[in-house]
Amino acid sequence: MHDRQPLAALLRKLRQHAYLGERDADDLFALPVTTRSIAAGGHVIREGDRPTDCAVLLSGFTCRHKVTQDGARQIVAVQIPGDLIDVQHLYLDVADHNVQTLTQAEVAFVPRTAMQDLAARNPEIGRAINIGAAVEASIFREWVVNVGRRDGRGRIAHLLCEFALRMNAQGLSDGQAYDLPMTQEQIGDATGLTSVHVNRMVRSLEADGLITRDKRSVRFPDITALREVAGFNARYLHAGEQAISRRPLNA
Amino acid sequence: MHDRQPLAALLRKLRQHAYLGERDADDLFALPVTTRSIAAGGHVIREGDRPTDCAVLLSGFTCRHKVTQDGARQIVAVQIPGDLIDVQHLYLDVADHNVQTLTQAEVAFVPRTAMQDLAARNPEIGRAINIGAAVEASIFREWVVNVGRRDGRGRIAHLLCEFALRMNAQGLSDGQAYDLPMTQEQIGDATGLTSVHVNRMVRSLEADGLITRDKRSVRFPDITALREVAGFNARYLHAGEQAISRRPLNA
DNA sequence: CGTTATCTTGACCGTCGTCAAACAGGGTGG
DNA sequence: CCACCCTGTTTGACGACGGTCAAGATAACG
Repeated sequence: MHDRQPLAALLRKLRQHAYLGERDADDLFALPVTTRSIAAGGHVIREGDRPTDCAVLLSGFTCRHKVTQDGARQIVAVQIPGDLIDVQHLYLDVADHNVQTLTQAEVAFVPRTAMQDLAARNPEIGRAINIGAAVEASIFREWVVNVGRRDGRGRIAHLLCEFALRMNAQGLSDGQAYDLPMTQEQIGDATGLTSVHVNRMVRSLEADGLITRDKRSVRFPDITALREVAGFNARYLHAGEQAISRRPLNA
Repeated sequence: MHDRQPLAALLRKLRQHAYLGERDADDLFALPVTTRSIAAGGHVIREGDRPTDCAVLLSGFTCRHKVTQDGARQIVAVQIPGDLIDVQHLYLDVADHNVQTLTQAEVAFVPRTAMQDLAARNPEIGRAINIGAAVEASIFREWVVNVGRRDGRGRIAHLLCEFALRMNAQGLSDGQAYDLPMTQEQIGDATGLTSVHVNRMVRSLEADGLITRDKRSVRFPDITALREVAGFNARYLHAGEQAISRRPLNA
């Protein structure tokens, strides 16, 4: 019903973690929004910026990354449609990392103060935002584990499993396949590997029948086997746990 | 003046990011607190728990860690006195990782609901807590970079630099030295290395005059050189930035 | 249809893991 | 006070996972 609303994807995302009714949706859609289309590789936030707006990804894909002193890049998160690109700037003044588009993307900008006011005025939305931030922090922790303690195959398999679940939760995948918006070099930047080694491992996963590829689309005939290779445990995504516990309170 | 209060360390920590006056301090100290002393290696939170309390570290050191399917451990964060051990449980129902003491430690437990109520009742304290959570998320991002893109020497040097600043901010170090509460194996678990390789790198740092050691105490004669090796940029700690921007508003 | 980005493959090498053993320190108990 | 143990540190030999360099094959794109 709200699908024509620019922030419909954000509503869907927030509803993964809190129960938001029609009135909450109206509050959300009343936010002043500026939508911008950004080409692949474009910058949304640069380290050192003092953002005045809060960005929401509407379509396409973006990533957070940092560049070390000697020029190596590490992607620390990937956003899918509906994700709040800078929750942290509701609380922090200076950007500590970059956000860049992986594909052509639509990004909505909401003034920081408007978002802060809404969170204060509507506690359930404020809660939903904070839960989203807590879940993202949990994903960061899992990424530390991923690059710190899994081998190349496992890291890539884990990344694929995480996307599968997150895309699914946003209705962007049927659970069997999805379009992976990343080059092998970018996968390397996300897993702490080089593009050469990513290629070796991807081909190895493919040779073992754990994934099949067609252009940028990835398919997993046996997600259970892939999870096994990844050592994947979905708990860290906290899918749905809050939506259930809160629903009775204000439905 | 409040040094006899159990939560004095928390107040000091929150004041790093927000301006809190005497009334805010009184609100904080009015929280119902149970203090427990826990031996080194004791568990504070286990993955899968549904915590009813919010833990605050008063003295000693704790760490967050996860264990992979094949038994490898990855430490994803270390807490120093004043740190909120489970901010995330203000928003999430199930613990997605473990928290364990590194040393003998004093931990204060505040009922989750009491903490939530305080945050709602006193927005400045709520803000301070959320800023603290945002800074911790920023630290997680930097840790992903650390294990993903730095070599062994750099990872350990970076860890040492981070502690130096954080300990300093809490008044636990003079900026020249501090007691490192971790064994080399634990340093390995935090940096994604083995204890053997940690030893090699620590000795290498020592041989190059970047650090000196005496038991568990670490001293850095030339912090600038150490930062250079670490590729350390303190921005991600967001030290003081909010305290300054907010002070005029309600001082 | 040329140009560029991305993928793929091979050869070689270094960082770091593995395995194993020796060593130092601190605590306990006889 | 010393023997004993346990934990943590240190060192060496060896091997492997993954990095580096370089070239060729494909695919994307204007």
